[in-house]
Amino acid sequence: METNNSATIEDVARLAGVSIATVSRVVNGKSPVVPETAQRVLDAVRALNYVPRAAARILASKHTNTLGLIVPEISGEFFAPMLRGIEAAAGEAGFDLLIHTTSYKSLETHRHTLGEHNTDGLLVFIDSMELAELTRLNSIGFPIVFLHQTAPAGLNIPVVTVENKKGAMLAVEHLIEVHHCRRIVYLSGPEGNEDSGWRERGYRLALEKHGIPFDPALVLFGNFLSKQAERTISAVLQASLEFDAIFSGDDLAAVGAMSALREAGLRVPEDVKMIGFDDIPLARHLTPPLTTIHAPTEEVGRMATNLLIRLVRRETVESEILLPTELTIRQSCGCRAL
Amino acid sequence: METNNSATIEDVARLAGVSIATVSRVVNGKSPVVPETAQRVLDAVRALNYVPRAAARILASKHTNTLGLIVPEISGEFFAPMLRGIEAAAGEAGFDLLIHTTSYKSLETHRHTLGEHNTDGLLVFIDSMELAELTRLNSIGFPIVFLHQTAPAGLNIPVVTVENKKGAMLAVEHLIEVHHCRRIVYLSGPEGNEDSGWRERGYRLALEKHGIPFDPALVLFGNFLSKQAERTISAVLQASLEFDAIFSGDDLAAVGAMSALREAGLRVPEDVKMIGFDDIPLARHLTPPLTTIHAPTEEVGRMATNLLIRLVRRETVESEILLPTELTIRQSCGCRAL
DNA sequence: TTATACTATGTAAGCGCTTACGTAGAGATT
DNA sequence: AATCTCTACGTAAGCGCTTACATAGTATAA
Repeated sequence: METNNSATIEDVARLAGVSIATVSRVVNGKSPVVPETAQRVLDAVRALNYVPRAAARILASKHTNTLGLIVPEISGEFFAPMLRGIEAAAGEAGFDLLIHTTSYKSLETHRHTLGEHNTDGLLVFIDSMELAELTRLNSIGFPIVFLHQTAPAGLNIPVVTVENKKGAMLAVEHLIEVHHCRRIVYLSGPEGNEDSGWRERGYRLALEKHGIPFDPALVLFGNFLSKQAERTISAVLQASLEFDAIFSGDDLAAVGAMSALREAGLRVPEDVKMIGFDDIPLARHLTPPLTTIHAPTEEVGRMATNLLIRLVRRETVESEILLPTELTIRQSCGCRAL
Repeated sequence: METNNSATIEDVARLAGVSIATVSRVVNGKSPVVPETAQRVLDAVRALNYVPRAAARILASKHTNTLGLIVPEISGEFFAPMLRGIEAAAGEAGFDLLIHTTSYKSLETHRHTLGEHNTDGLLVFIDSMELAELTRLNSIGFPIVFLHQTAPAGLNIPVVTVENKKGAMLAVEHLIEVHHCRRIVYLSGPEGNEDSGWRERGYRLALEKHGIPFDPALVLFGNFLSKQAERTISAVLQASLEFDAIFSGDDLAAVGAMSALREAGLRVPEDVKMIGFDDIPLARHLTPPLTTIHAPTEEVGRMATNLLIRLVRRETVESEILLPTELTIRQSCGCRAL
């Protein structure tokens, strides 16, 4: 937008009969200004509908007051709450949010769209940034916080994520202890996904703890996607794989798996018990209502943002924050409704 | 971030042995530069890892290359696809996206966070902006596009939305013609919501067309929310309201309604037929899979963004775009699976 | 050859702020 | 009353770009 028509700091200064420095001071609430003067300035600001040009501010002050968020793709169910948390925390602290998704472009063309030149700090979600760029930013001390993924070796970047392993153990132990399941499928996330890795570790640990041998054939590919999970479960059903329960790496995959089960004439939880992970809003509305590991996703967004802001302010911060997960019992695991 | 360490256009100019103007020209690909010179500049850019400071650019050129998006709240299921469309379209055209939600602040404190001083144009979703500010922006010719809501009288702001009325008619007629329903509940959205208004009009029209008298008692409050819909349906079930079908103003409410029905021991579709609106990704995974009106939400985001960009470029644009909705038959209406 | 028209590049004036520094005047100190 | 402090405010120097304008150099036309 051509902004040459709207009021600048100079117009305000003229109308209020002060210098532009004073206007700046009043607007930013810094250094003392006599109340009467301040009031005159404020009146002028209102009269002229003055809004400081962000660009001029940034250029002069050298900080952007903007946080960047890089995500591979905005996939609704899971990401929306996190985004809500991020947006809220950023907004409350007076920061703007610049969002970039890497889905429709290669990482390469994305190299420099977000960085020290247009943001004060970056929130980076899973695999959405090149290591070289990350290393460069980290080396110049640019504030970065990772979401749901620990930093590559050598980089000093804090992470905010959830207790994946503990959550998974909770789920699998519930299946074993309460429902006496022995052959439990683990529906994994995308190849190399860290959340999924930890959840699988929790799964294995729980089996081990109860003396159930780990069977690799029971680890299936769900890709954190309803569609993929549905396809996978259909396929193994076809191949008559035997199992009495499914622990799904995330709720969406659980949804897909339940569709496949229903399609095959199997009932949840009578024939197959099911537990998910994340606790998306719709989980309780599924049929049967989905027992799942509740993950405080919105809180992850908030925490990460607050952490980043502290980093921007050059405060020291913890290098890892693990938010608690808990078992939310509904009916898909075989428990009765409350 | 203090950016005083990283390279500026001057460093590049010095290294390449040209003036900063030439660097600017090469970087922006404007006005002709001899290939050899250009190459020298490009080499210098690469060597110094030069990235133009956005703020300086904006200040000098007077446009921000940024689009603003104002939404009341980022509610996952429905909004995520739209956001994906917006992000994609903006990204492809080389625009950044600045997002503001109005949920956690009053509209008043939000007055000037997004506007002509930091964006080239604004995407405004339902009721998320004060009329006064809207009027001011419109009067100075600032580009704005509305999503799912027509502009207030007197303002010349284009809208992108979907064929609500037609979609609703499709749904209700299907219920009447194919499944012989006569007492169809309409589960409305939030008070004053335009989408819901049109959907209700479509509902009434369909009834009228088939000679079914309109019964105000059948218009229930769903608020486009699972929880509210669940509560409402529970309540009317308690009060033994009679109905043989529910046309829900959106899928989330349909989900809640189905929970309430199940809770009351009623089966869908045997006892109550159900059709939703929007076709959220989970619709097909519900039990039974939800028959719904498919709305091209992502496409709405894309279209609106492209429209806005054309507005930013001072091209003329259509004042209203209505994207087609269509009936997606699954099983909740009583049709058999395909 | 000389005038004419481009073309590629340089020069410099801002864009609208923030902020280090300077200064006048009021109050405190002697 | 003279000196010293502080405080409130003004002055002015950039921040790193874009772009109108100027200019040197080259190609074209006469």
